[in-house]
Amino acid sequence: MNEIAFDSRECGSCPIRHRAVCARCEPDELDILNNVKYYRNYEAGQPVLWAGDQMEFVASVVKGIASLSQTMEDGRTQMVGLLLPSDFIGRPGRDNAPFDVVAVSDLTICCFRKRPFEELLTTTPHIGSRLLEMTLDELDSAREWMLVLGRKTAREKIASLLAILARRDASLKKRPAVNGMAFELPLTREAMADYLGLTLETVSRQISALKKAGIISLEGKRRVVIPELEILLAETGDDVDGGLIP
Amino acid sequence: MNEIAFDSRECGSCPIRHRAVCARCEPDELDILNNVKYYRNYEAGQPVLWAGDQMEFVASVVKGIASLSQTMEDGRTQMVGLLLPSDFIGRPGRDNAPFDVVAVSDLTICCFRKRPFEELLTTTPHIGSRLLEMTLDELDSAREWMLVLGRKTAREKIASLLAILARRDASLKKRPAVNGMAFELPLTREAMADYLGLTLETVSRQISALKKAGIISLEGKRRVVIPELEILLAETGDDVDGGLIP
DNA sequence: CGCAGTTTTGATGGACCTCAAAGACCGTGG
DNA sequence: CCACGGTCTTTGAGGTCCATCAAAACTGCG
Repeated sequence: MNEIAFDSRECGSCPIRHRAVCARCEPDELDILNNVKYYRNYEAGQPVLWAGDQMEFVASVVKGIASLSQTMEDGRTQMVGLLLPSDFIGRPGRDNAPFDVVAVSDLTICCFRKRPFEELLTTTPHIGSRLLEMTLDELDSAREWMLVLGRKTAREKIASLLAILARRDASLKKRPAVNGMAFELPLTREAMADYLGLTLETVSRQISALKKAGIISLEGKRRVVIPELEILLAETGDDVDGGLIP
Repeated sequence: MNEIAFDSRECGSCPIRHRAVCARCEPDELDILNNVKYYRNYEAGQPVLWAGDQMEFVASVVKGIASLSQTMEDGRTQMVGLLLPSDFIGRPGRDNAPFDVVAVSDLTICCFRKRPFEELLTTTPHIGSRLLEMTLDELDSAREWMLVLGRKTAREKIASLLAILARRDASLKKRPAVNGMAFELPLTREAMADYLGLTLETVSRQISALKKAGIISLEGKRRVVIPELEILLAETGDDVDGGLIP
């Protein structure tokens, strides 16, 4: 891993400044964070942490995607979270990682040494309150995903994943999700299968089926086009107007 | 619902005092909570909140069990959390409930009006830090459950649920989980199915199978006996020594 | 007893998994 | 330039686990 790219970045110009754990910090609080922060870079496929590892840092995803996953002895694995820019890695108050963290794409994270960060939590309320809010959001997302895993058909699972990625892509680019929109699909079939609780063959078949039905189309292998968003959403099985804040 | 039972309880004698959101409060902070708290009781089966409802309160489960669940238009439902004594209901900073909350057994909750509670969060750090810790724990549990939903077989799912209930029962009674232990099974087959992402018939069949294999036995319809804990745990598919803190 | 709710058991079918092989994509090196 | 291997993806054939539909057995209660 090269450790250079982001090293000289000022918090003020950080792309995730407005959404990350530091979002509510005052300038003086930011200065403190600045003193304990450092960047790390990982290539696609590299592990960041194994379950059980000592964690000497907590971190924010700055760029790229990481996965949080669990593996059983016989090799069955389940992804339990997708970490996108501004998402938080690690947990104050616990020393070892509960899950594997792997860089899905090339990845840059902004690390804080754990002890200083934990002290900041007790001294600067703005970090604690933002972290609580982010954790509550993560919990809601995890629970929504439980419905996908427990009750949806393979086709609905694929549609749900594409809908989520489409929404996140739109929100990252700060433009609304519209008909005809396109986005990069940053996951292999296997990673999608691990996220959805399916096999990679089933994922492939269902994507082919959605393509054949005209609900999506692919540009190259990694770019998805959604001609009519409503039609994709109908395939998710969800209430059309239900719940999620975009 | 009768609103009497717990009304005169002092926080000092509260059975969940040491584990709930108020666990770290100093006596003066507890006084403040005391002023905005009130108890509610529900009978088994009664709804506490519907998804989308305005929440005028947050609460702690004092006694009994509640479920957190989601239902699709066609009736498929997935339980996304089991709320046991000391667990927290609601989330500061959001006005409407994201999921249905239903009393599974007879239920008593300790409510705090939402606005005063949110103010306490900003003024007394002991509540915020405890809530953050509880939320992080909930998030870990939710993610562990995602492995169950996404990757485990029906038999492993049942064994996992029984193992969890056994552990929680042991920790509630403050004695270790041992061979020969017994506990109440507070869920109907249908509720178990909704938690596990199965049908009630499959749940029934797998319980019969575990019984036939001598891995569990039932006393009456609601009491489960576990002759050898190790053997049950082996059926969960998990690493025997893996992760969980009891 | 008789009824409603819950649980068990049986028979059947289908959605998804497993195993297998061929095809597409991409970088490397002759 | 094309051949070559590696990785990822697609497609096919067959089998299995669990859902579905159906009915009987059990439980508790007026």
